[in-house]
Amino acid sequence: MPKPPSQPSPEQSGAFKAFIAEKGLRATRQRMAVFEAARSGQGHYTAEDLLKRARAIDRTVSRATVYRAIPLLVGSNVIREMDVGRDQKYYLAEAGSATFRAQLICEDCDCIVEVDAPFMEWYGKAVAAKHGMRPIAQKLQVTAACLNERCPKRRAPRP
Amino acid sequence: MPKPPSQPSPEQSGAFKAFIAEKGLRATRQRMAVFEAARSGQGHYTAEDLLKRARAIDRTVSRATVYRAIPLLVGSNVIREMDVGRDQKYYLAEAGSATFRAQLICEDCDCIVEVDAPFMEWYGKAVAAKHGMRPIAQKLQVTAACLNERCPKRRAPRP
DNA sequence: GTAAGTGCAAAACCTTTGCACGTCG
DNA sequence: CGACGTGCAAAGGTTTTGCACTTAC
Repeated sequence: MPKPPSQPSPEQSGAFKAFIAEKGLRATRQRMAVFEAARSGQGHYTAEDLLKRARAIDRTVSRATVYRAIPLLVGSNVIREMDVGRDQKYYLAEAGSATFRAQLICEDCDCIVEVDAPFMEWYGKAVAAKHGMRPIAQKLQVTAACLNERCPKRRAPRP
Repeated sequence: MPKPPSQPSPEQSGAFKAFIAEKGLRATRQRMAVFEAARSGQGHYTAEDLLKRARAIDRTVSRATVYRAIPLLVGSNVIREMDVGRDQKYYLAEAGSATFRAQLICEDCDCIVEVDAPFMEWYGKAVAAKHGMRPIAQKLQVTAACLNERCPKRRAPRP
């Protein structure tokens, strides 16, 4: 059992509160509901998923509030934002994990697998430096097709 | 002078015609105008840019036709589609160039630099294989900030 | 002649934003 | 009290689509 079911984790919650307080912002009920939904989310989820889960904690959370909270959650490293070229963005609870990961994106089902890719740090630095720039972020994505039934979370066979 | 100004290139045009004929499609005036605008485009351009350039060749080209032509141009390797996480997608004339390139994306101006990254082929294969998948495409992007005045195509200083 | 292609405008879609009303400190 | 935050609904902006008319072959 690699992961115990999400527990209150007052520690992370405190860190988030500190983050927003430091910016002169407020720890409102709705904001904390979105935070809790975000940090306890499993796998890759969308803004809409996040809204649904936040509403399960606090009915009054609106879509606008979710979208307004996302930059705070990203900025405080509670979640990571993931644009894999689909319509919607995906989000992933940061379990304090490394930042240098690639995504293996299945074209058949909608699963995304995170893969460690530590060399990206070096690569980003090298490429940016060569052009007189400072690296901010790097993204490596491999799109792939399931080979019959072997996709980890296969959901729908190709039409 | 690394590149002569775009010439008719009946060769590539022929290849494109063959591609669409093979699919039972037709080489209409508008479609060929979009093709010509696409293959002769410099650098990274948007669908809107493409529309503008195609209209310069044939006034009657509509936005819908451009969007409907793009998948054909991508499918026939005339252009490459580039999603760098901004609102719009970018396109790049494929000068028969290698497929394995990374993008260095400047956050200050809107320039994108293509960088060879041949190892992506190997990496994609290895990662996909490890998960029992077949690689289809790989994408590596480095977001970076200009270090004062040194961005290759710097356009607007940070506000 | 007929199936494919086109322009137009409306639709779709996620995300952002303006505004008047809450509410946290 | 006075910002900051919220919900609602409308706006935003790119890309897609339905429809009736054209056109390539």
